Amino acid sequence: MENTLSRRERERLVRRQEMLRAAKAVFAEKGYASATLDEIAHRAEFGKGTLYNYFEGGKEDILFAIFDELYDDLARLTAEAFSPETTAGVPIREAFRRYLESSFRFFLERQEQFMLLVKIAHQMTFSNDPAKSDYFKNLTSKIVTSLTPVLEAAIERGDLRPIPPVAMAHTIFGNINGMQMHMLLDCSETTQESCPNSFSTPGEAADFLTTVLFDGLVPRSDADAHTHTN
Amino acid sequence: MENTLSRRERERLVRRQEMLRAAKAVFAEKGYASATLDEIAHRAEFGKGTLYNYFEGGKEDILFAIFDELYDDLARLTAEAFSPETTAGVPIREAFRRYLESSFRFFLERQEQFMLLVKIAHQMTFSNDPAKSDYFKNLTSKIVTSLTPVLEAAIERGDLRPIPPVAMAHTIFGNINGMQMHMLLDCSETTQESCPNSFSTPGEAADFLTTVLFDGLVPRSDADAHTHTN
DNA sequence: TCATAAGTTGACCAATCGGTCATTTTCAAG
DNA sequence: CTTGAAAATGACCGATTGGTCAACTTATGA
Repeated sequence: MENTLSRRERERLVRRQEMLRAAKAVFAEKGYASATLDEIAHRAEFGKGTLYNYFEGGKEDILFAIFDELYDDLARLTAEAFSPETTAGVPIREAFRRYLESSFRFFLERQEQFMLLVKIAHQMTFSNDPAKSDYFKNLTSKIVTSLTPVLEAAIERGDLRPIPPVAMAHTIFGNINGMQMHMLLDCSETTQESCPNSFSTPGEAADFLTTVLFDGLVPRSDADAHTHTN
Repeated sequence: MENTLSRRERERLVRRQEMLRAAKAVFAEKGYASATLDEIAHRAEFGKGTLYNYFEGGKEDILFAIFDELYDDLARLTAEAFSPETTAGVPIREAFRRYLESSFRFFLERQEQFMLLVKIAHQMTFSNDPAKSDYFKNLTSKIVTSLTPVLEAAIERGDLRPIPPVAMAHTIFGNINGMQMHMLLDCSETTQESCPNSFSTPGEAADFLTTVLFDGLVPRSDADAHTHTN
């Protein structure tokens, strides 16, 4: 065998991915409520019952698997962007710019899934199931946690203003999220072919947000940098 | 009687409005697919059957009534913004700025309904019912038609570059739509309290879009203005 | 007061759909 | 080839819900 998984296990993963692929397409087209398990199963070329061998919790389990995969990929992207080998000899500002650019690129690739997430999360705020709201809190917490140590180290080095890393992470992700919504909705539903009054590429968006974040987050003098003894 | 409607007719309109009010709330909270007629009827304090006295086509009829009202109000806003008494002695650029500002204000007031529209329209593009796609085409056509004569007159006067008014109207509404999406989604779902990297007021957004549109649409020299003999 | 019309209602029906499970199929091992 | 476990399947069930309608209430006006 070429890796640690048996053929059975590998095939299971492939089939599971095939089901997720079909589910993403149907959810994107119909929305969660109007998507049917029959259509998902049909597109994945399986019987409906087979879905339950791979997603015990049924429809909702499939949805959450999509969100889990999305956030796992995003957390991995963050970890790689700030890994020692990636950032060796790179200034913090440039490392951030690259990270933001790859985040925006990732977001564009996964537009439909983020749209789904926004809509579902919005509806969950109206429902009173604590398990659901906890789930969504954990999603964002997963990402914030992946960024916090990076910020902490940068603050320690004096590269960033000494404010609580978690608050800083939330601010950063809030801004990323806002920019992503800009880029996503500006170009998707309008009748015109181009987006003259918006950032059209991940690179432009990253440049802009880097400027905004660092003008506000970077210490203005060396005196500030010495107060990192919190 | 104080107007041309009988008391019966007036009461009918009031009840209908009450039903629409409830429906807007439920659609905004649950989304179209998950909203139930029972809940709408309950919130409007009517029996479910009564809804069918006011909306013969049932659930879908209620949805389309909401969209119709939205676009009627928007068309009225456009007509008033460019009526002779409003624009008397006002330069075209300023008239446009005011119009854009009131559009953005209107959009902010009706956020949920525009969100609903975006989502439903998106889903309709996947369905193959020509009646539905025609309906949505007519909505935008209604608005474009309300703006076209204004543009035509301005072109005739040489105030605007002589390009086809319908194309110009589409460009303008595309830009408005894009900006509206910016403002809507930037501030609603993020975890932060303010929107530092966006236009936060209708006035700011109007200023920006006025500049963008007029830098591109206004003739650059008097020679251009003389070519309005298309 | 009574008759007619207008308006309201919620029990009911039919269709849809998430979820279940007994049956069938697949396939690796012996 | 046999066997048994794993996997796949779709008919079926129950719950939900959009839509219907016969019964009922209210308003009108002679």
